[in-house]
Amino acid sequence: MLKDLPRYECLLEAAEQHPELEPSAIESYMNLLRTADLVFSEQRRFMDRISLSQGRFTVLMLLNRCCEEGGARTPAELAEQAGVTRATMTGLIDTLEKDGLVQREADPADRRALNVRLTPQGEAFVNGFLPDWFRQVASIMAPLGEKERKQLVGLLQKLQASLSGVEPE
Amino acid sequence: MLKDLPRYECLLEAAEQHPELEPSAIESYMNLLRTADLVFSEQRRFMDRISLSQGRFTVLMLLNRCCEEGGARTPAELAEQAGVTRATMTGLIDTLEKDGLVQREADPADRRALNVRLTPQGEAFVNGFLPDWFRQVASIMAPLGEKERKQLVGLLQKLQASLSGVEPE
DNA sequence: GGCTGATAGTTAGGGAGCTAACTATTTTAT
DNA sequence: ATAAAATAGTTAGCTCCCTAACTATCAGCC
Repeated sequence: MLKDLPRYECLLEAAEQHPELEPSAIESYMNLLRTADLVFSEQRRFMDRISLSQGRFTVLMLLNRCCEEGGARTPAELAEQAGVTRATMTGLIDTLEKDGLVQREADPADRRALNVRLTPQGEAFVNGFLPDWFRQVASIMAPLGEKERKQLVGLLQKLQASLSGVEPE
Repeated sequence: MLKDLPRYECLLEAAEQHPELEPSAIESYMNLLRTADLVFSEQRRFMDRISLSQGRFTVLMLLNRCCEEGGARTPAELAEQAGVTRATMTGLIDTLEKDGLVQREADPADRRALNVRLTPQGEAFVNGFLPDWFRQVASIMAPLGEKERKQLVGLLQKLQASLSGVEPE
């Protein structure tokens, strides 16, 4: 989004002409997007380093999901949980399979369906980068103490709650 | 990113195997990205309604920048401030110009340079959607009171500060 | 049993942004 | 004064993700 945010004084000034403009709303909105963008850039730098796109990274994380059971999933479930379309998931699995990190298996019960699972190489690969990723996340969040993190999560969840109950427009 | 976040219990469990994993860091990290993603989806829905992409929207906002002076900018400045490459800016200006919203003008002092400015139609267009956009932002941020917004901005800026001072790695 | 409609996955084509390479100017240094 | 380096903008080709249309299979109903 906007890389350099408007100064607050400008917002105040603009608010005089626009009664709909709430300076504090714009300010927090912009800061939220800006921060997320910075965080996301770091995330992308991390993924570049291990030659993964956002989508591939997410698929590997989902397939590795610690507390989940077997570790096999259908493309449709993966797409749903990764927040991409099934068409996109096809492509993601294609390249991950080509790289030998995951494999497709026919579902014996439903001949339309597939199961995707990490190969041993895929598992090794994920376990190879996970500690680094955890460290990166910890380092990004390092400026905030435990209490501040809880505070942040609380504020964000308020926003999420109102956003996921999609407004009828 | 991950559309459904891991539950906190899972993080705690995983942290047992991975000493680098700070559950509260992952939790706040995920919530930040997730919230931004939701906000961004709303933003995109808004822009879809007025047939603008993120980039085009940003360019128009920059050219309209309330408290700035003349309202003419070079593509390079726009690219810098919009956070895209100059190559991307070329394309954005192309389509905006094709739609009659902006125009390129030769710079008399430097024959390499151009100035981009809103056409009267462009200005009218921006002023047409601005109030709606202000209302949308206000509605998204409505769950937070003034004090909470300040709190949020404060927390986000702490993160920004440490993120923009790019870590030498 | 055999349509009708839903569902799983894929393919084809498009939009947005990126990098790298290119042209035309301007600036700097010799 | 001129050769070298820097800068403004553009073009070409890539990746990622999307939507829409398609194939194959399954489920429900007559």
